Amino acid sequence: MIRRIPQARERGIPDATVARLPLYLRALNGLAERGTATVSSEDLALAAGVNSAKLRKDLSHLGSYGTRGVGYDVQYLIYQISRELGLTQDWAVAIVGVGNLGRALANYGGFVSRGFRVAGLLDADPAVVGDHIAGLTVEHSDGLEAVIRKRGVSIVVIATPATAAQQVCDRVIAAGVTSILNFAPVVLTVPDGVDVRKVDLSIELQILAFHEQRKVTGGPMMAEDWAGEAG
Amino acid sequence: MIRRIPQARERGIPDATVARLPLYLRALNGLAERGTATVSSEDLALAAGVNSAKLRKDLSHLGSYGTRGVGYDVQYLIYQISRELGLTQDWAVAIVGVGNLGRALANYGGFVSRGFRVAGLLDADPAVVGDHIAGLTVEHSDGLEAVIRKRGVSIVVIATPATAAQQVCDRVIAAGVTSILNFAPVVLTVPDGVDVRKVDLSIELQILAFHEQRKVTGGPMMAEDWAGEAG
DNA sequence: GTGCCTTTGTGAAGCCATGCACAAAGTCGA
DNA sequence: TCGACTTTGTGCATGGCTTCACAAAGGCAC
Repeated sequence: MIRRIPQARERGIPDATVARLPLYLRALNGLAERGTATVSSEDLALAAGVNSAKLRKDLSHLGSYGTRGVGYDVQYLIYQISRELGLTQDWAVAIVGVGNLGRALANYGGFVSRGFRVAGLLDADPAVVGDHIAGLTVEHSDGLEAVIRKRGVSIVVIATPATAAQQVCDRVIAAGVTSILNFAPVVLTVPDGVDVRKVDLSIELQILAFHEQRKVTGGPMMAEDWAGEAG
Repeated sequence: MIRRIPQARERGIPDATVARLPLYLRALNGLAERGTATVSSEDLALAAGVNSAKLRKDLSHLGSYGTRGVGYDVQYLIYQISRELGLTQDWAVAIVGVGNLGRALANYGGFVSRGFRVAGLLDADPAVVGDHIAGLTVEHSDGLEAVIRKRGVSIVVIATPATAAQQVCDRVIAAGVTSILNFAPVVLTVPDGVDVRKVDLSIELQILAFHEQRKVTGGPMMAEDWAGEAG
């Protein structure tokens, strides 16, 4: 008998909400740094760049952490969101592929401050192996499985060339990893139960180019549009 | 009198579709490299990692470029999507902030191959100014407005620390730029008519952590879930 | 204590996106 | 020329997300 089980959301938090929680967390940290104790949904929504009703509905999925008439306690909300996202624990991350992007990621401060610890840097190129980056020594990717197992790596970042990505992906999955962040410009094929998220730096630029082109050649104020509406 | 004009989509291409066009383009380029002449929606959808019905509906927004019974001509579709995205023209891009990430972006091959030309690298740090990266010389960000105007920069990439991002943003907008790609972990405030897209490297990791935590502490096969369903 | 004021949490409605399923359209072999 | 087969393009139903609008809930002043 097969049951339909809502994947990865036993408490039913919508994916769209999960994707925004980090945004709220960042805004809250900013408020906390400035010593703000409580914040209304209106103000927090402004800081996070979203609609306040959406913010309230998002937070309501986590529980009733606000006080009517007052707002949300900044510190308490930071803790609750962090806990929900799993950031109160320490995540060991391995970065495979130490090119320009891999180096940038290794040095990126946003990881460490959010419970992510870079536990390994690996590359297939002997010329790179041995380099010291962000306090770590680059290791040869032959030892990928050993690094994953010995250091409890649960999330792998793939920053290799496109040609190597699928192979690396297969190996880390075989080694037990089920969460992959892919920067290589390819679609990775993975079995069920493995989460892949991808970031393609050029896609965002292409989307911008689309809108920019529209502005130039056929923006809202162009004569043809009005003609089109009239006809 | 104010009219509600559907922003930036005179031909009504949904944002969700626009966001996937670069994906199709990448898959098509892969097919073209292997010498494939035509491709069915089924095969292309597989290569792009989407549903074939969705692919067909997306492409139908551009026009009727397929042949029933045969499929899509790879080269022709590459051209049509490129044209739609505005990639048949040359876009001058300036990168502000030449830290690790800025360097990685400057060297990223995915830009040049898609009609994006890095026309300027700028940084406020005198220690970085003068460095040679990817065939360019890093200039001081004092000259930001001049670079934008003289070199016809229409898209600016912000890769500065969070504290400097809004100021840079304001300046490039004042200089006439209306398309911004923001890597700084901060919500930029911009006037109407300016497009901002953001990439936050740590957000994706946090989303992965959320799902990873669910797998470990409360995955679909855990006893508590069944108890919960029974109770 | 009481009543006013602020702000949350949420029902309800509308909108957009997804995916099925099929008719229309075109190819290809005979 | 014709018929069978393949594949596109799309109407339609479904589901999820967003947004509005408001009742419920709590604080605060007096």
